[in-house]
Amino acid sequence: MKSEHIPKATIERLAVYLQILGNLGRDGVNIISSDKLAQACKVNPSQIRKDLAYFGEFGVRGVGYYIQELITAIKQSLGIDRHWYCALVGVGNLGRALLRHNEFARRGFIIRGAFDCDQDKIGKVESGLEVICSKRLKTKVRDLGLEIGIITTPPERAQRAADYLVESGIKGIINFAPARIAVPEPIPVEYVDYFHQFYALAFHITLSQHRA
Amino acid sequence: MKSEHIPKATIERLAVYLQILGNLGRDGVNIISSDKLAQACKVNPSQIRKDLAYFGEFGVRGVGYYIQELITAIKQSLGIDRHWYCALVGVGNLGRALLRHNEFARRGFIIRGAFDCDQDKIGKVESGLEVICSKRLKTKVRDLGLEIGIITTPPERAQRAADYLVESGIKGIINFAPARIAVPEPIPVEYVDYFHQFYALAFHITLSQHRA
DNA sequence: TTGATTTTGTTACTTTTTTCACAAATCAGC
DNA sequence: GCTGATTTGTGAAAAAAGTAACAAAATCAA
Ligand SMILES: NC(=O)c1ccc[n+]([C@@H]2O[C@H](COP(=O)([O-])OP(=O)(O)OC[C@H]3O[C@@H](n4cnc5c(N)ncnc54)[C@H](O)[C@@H]3O)[C@@H](O)[C@H]2O)c1
Ligand SMILES: NC(=O)c1ccc[n+]([C@@H]2O[C@H](COP(=O)([O-])OP(=O)(O)OC[C@H]3O[C@@H](n4cnc5c(N)ncnc54)[C@H](O)[C@@H]3O)[C@@H](O)[C@H]2O)c1
Repeated sequence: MKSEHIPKATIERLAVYLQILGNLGRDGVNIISSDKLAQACKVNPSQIRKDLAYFGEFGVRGVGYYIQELITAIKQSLGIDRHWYCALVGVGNLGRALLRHNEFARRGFIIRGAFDCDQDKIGKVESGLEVICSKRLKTKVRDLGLEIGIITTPPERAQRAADYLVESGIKGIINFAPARIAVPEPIPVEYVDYFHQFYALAFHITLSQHRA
Repeated sequence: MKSEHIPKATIERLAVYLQILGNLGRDGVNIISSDKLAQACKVNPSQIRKDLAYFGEFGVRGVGYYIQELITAIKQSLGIDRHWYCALVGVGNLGRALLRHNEFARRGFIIRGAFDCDQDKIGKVESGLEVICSKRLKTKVRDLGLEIGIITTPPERAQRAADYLVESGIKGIINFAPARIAVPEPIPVEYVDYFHQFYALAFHITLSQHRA
């Protein structure tokens, strides 16, 4: 099919499929039908086939999907069949935790530059990376080939961090600070805030209690 | 309006509105129109009015919304105008980080029980909480009035942790482990995995590069 | 080789969500 | 207290997303 616009929800589901396929693969399963996968993901089987159809034909009729092939196909579709070099801005509690979290490298997101504006932090080494003055972002983004910016500053500094990143020629931003940021049109921004999930949970619990 | 079913997307947006209204409120703004708020959130103004209409009438025609009142109204709608006592299961790197993160209490999610199955960890004190054997979840959930379970075990243990929590009478679960869990029908589960956002970002960057 | 069986890919249909458009409400100025 | 300028709340229209249904492809038993 290979269509133009792809729903945001499809991208989210592809990430879920990937997670479940990974677990199945590790359990030694080789082939799965859209029906079985749908059960595991709690979605409609047509939904899975349609989501995949946006990117190509990955299954075998009458058989199903070869799990390893499908994983490869989804990774390719999402653009995670490669490494992404990242710049982390704001080496505080959260920043340090992320720098230490090996899962990033394992999944292909390699934090190759750590930046802060605090003189006390600049020059210190954290998880093998020297903390660099955020004023020097531009040179480093170019020299190290950084493409993704990770913002872990306090919320009131997030916009400034974003401005630095954009000016440096970064291609996309993940913002962990609980503040919206404004960036020029073509640069995508994703927000990470797990309180959203806590709110959603509180809402659902309250709702079901209200019904009872 | 006060309608029955509320879109998942609406709940997500309410969390965003709340964030932005909070920042505006701190900046000393008292009143805002759906148009202005929409600009700040990058959504359609009708969208905001409709989202709010699911829960009631909170604005004043010809004037706009009183920020403090609107914040209160949204918190009430989401069910976060109160405290929620939480059980954290799995006191490892992430678990400890969450226990130390004051923001939880500040937002009304109070982690009141920390559980682990590792004998070496049980009995130790972490952020003022004694780590308790997960076998004792049932008693503690009842005695401490815990309503939300937070899973921070390795992925292969997430299902077991979920089973314990469900059996203990927990009302909802937040799962930080990258694995889907199965729970009986009425219990809501929310998943936290920031790699989904990294995947989405990689996808969007790849897409825009492909177009260029 | 044929026919029965399975399961995909895709089109047609249904439902949900978003956007538009405007009457109803509010307020400031005269 | 009326007039004009705003801005909400909501029903109707449009767009998008999700589901169902089925032809096309693959496999396997006979
Ligand atoms: N700590 C957590 O567990 C946690 C969890 C979720 C979200 N967050 C969010 O992540 C952000 C960071 O939290 P934290 O606890 O690490 O805070 P922190 O104060 O420990 O760290 C912030 C760091 O950012 C640096 N900084 C400030 N302005 C900067 C700038 N313009 N350029 C570069 N660096 C700058 C500071 O020097 C500091 O080192 C906050 O927005 C917080 O709300 C934190
Ligand atoms: N470390 C991070 O920054 C990070 C970030 C995002 C997600 N995660 C996810 O969070 C989870 C925990 O990560 P971590 O780094 O803290 O791992 P960890 O190994 O440090 O901690 C896991 C803890 O869970 C306990 N545990 C195991 N089975 C249990 C059970 N059945 N009941 C109660 N406790 C049990 C273990 O004893 C251990 O203390 C993992 O699934 C990981 O993928 C971690």
